[in-house]
Amino acid sequence: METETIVHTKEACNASVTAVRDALYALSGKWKLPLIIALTERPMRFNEIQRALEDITPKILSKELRELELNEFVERKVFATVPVTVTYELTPYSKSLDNVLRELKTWGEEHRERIIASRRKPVV
Amino acid sequence: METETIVHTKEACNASVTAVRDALYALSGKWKLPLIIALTERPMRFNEIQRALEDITPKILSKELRELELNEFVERKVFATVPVTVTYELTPYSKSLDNVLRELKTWGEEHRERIIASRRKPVV
DNA sequence: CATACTACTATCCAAAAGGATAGCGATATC
DNA sequence: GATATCGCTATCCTTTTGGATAGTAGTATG
Repeated sequence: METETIVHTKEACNASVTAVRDALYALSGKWKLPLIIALTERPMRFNEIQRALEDITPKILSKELRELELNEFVERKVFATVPVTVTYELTPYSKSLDNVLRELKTWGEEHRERIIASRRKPVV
Repeated sequence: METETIVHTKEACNASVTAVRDALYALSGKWKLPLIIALTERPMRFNEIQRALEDITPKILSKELRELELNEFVERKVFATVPVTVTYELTPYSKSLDNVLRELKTWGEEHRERIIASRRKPVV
């Protein structure tokens, strides 16, 4: 194994930080993940989502859905029924999150185990 | 290609959300990434880090370092010099973040391009 | 004896994120 | 005509996060 030669220019580092932060930001907030998972099963209407995610208030739900829409993870469709119905569904692009989410999930699981284990047997 | 059959039991989904959230949490906050990158080059002392990350206040720096320590990304070493010096350095375990960070960075870069592009040519 | 350096902590404050509660316009049902 | 359903928005409030500023103990230097 050879040591990688990595150039840590200030610019390259800042760019990395920005990219990672952009990614983290797209997934941040209390409800984005639950929302994405809920919509993974099927498209849902506004009130339907609200009932599924028991504790979310309409204001927050509305805001989170708008952000998911801006990031093109979710498409909002309005139907001229009476009363009007609106559905939210995951876009094909939302699949691009799969790799990231899988890595995060794997790492999160392993990390949790490690931290819990290291609290059981503290430093001697 | 066949459609994957994924079981979305409530428990499995909650476990996923928790794992991903744990991972996101470990990287969250304004300074964790810059700190990790700064320490990637070499171990540093407290005041040294503060000078490197120009705008961070000692209170915040202290808090962020403590969190990185709890997550075992950073090791704190105290030297009985005069005056006492304390260094912070990345642990081998911090390398476990590499995959996650690489995925986040790649996705973040592509996502930024996509969103900027789609704002240039809005829906017709 | 004042000042500076080390690594911080303490107190107070501002901004951001999240939430509770109420209400709106349109229509349908009782 | 009161009530309900739909998809929200408006207003106010709390919690969390981040920050500004000052100060601490111990030692050394001018």
